[in-house]
Amino acid sequence: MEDREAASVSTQKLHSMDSLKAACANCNLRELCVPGGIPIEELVKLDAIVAMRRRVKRGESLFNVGEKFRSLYAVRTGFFKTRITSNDGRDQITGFQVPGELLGFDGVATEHHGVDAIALEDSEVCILPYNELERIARDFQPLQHQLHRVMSREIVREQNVMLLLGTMKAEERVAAFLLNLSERYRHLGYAANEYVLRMTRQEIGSYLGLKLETVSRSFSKFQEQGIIEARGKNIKLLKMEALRKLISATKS
Amino acid sequence: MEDREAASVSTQKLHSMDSLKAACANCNLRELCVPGGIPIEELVKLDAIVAMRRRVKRGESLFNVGEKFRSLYAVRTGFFKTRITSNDGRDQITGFQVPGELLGFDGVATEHHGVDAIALEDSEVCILPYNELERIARDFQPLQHQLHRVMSREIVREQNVMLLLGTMKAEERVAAFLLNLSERYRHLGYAANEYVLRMTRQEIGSYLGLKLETVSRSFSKFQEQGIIEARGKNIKLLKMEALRKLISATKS
DNA sequence: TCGCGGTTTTGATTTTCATCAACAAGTCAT
DNA sequence: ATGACTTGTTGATGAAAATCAAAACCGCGA
Repeated sequence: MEDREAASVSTQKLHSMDSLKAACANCNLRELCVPGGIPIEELVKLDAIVAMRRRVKRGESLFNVGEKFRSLYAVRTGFFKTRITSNDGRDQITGFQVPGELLGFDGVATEHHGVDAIALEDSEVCILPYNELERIARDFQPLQHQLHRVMSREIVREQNVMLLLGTMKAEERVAAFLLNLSERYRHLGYAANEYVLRMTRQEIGSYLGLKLETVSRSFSKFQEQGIIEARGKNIKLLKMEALRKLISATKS
Repeated sequence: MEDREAASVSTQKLHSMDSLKAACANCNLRELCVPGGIPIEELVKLDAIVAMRRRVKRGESLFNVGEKFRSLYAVRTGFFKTRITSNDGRDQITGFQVPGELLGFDGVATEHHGVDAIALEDSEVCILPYNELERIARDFQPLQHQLHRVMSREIVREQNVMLLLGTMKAEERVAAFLLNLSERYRHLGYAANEYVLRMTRQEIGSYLGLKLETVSRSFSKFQEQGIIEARGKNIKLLKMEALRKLISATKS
């Protein structure tokens, strides 16, 4: 449990195309995982420490609660969920991560991961060893600043989830969820109004603080209203404006 | 709105004992706002940039949504709440801050504050100009690392609030809230089983995703059960173990 | 292709909490 | 100290979502 990183890198390398050399300078996700104007020569330095990639199969975890924190991860391809678990066995999905997004910031505080990160489809991540990241960030302020920005962005994101969980009704939450996914796919260059869900209704419910039946009913209702088309995991947003209106409902 | 900092520092100085020179090296909260082993000579550098303190009266805000982000703030004395507001006027309290805690990380991402920070009693904060903080953190890794740890801690805290909001029933939330405050007061050296609430039932409710009546009813019920004594804002925790048990209820 | 396990939908019922309302208790300013 | 206003308590009722249950659907491996 304490040393999954080293173990998986060495063992998996033998089996699959695991642990490829990364190359930030060429990565087409660069603007997402390391946005801002970082010049090419500094990206080369980043390459030097972003030593490895790692593949994670669907259903497997990238890291688990309690594991020693060593690295951040940038999702290259695939889809992840992060899940927090309490002493007494409650759990809650705290986020879904798409390509270009960073994982693992929860581990910095305690040096141990506070959530599980689980692949919802076969995925690949870049491994960013944290000590080295801090070291080169020290010599190069823009990277340091960027690191802070990304952490801050995560704080802001979570605050917005708190707002959702604390103040929104079931259908509003579901609408917000669909629009949020849409926005993120759009940002990745995919269609904003049509996508395939990678997670189950149960997982959506866990993220939104709802039961799976409630999520399903919301989908059905939106469908009846002609706002979306939902056949299983295939989602089409037919009236995005209607979805937006649902969120900003008559709520003082 | 854009330049509250400069304005308040210069104007308030004339009136009150505002804007005192800070002194991290002597501050008895040092272990809280800058824990870890930062040697005294580096604290002097920190002093050099932690130029000012600022007083905020009860009900006034330290900063507001949309204001330009310039500084982090360390609570020296008093009590704050942070509040996020959505487009359509929903709002939610995202946290309460006691002495030794840092405020303002939400502003790093966008360079503008994403929440309001409002004093719930007359308070005093140290102003930590962010640019300078980044600059000296660069020359001194332990400080940089500490900064990361504090941000990460905030991420973890918010994840736990998400868990609370997503999975707990009303009384469980209230119990968790009381215990959390207790723990934080204890950490400050105050009694863990007896304290005065600084916020209203409405504000507690907002934080917990509940209505004020529900909070009030939970208090009353705990009181009937002899678990707490609540007379207005004065709280005594009579059976902490019972409170803990309430949280880890029979929930698969 | 068939059948199986997991997922999703839909319905009926129950639980929880919000809402509405009235009053009590505190707090503040004068 | 007094009155006005805010905050808190408690009760009655209603709305929203959870729970329980059954059936339909889907994807996958034998």
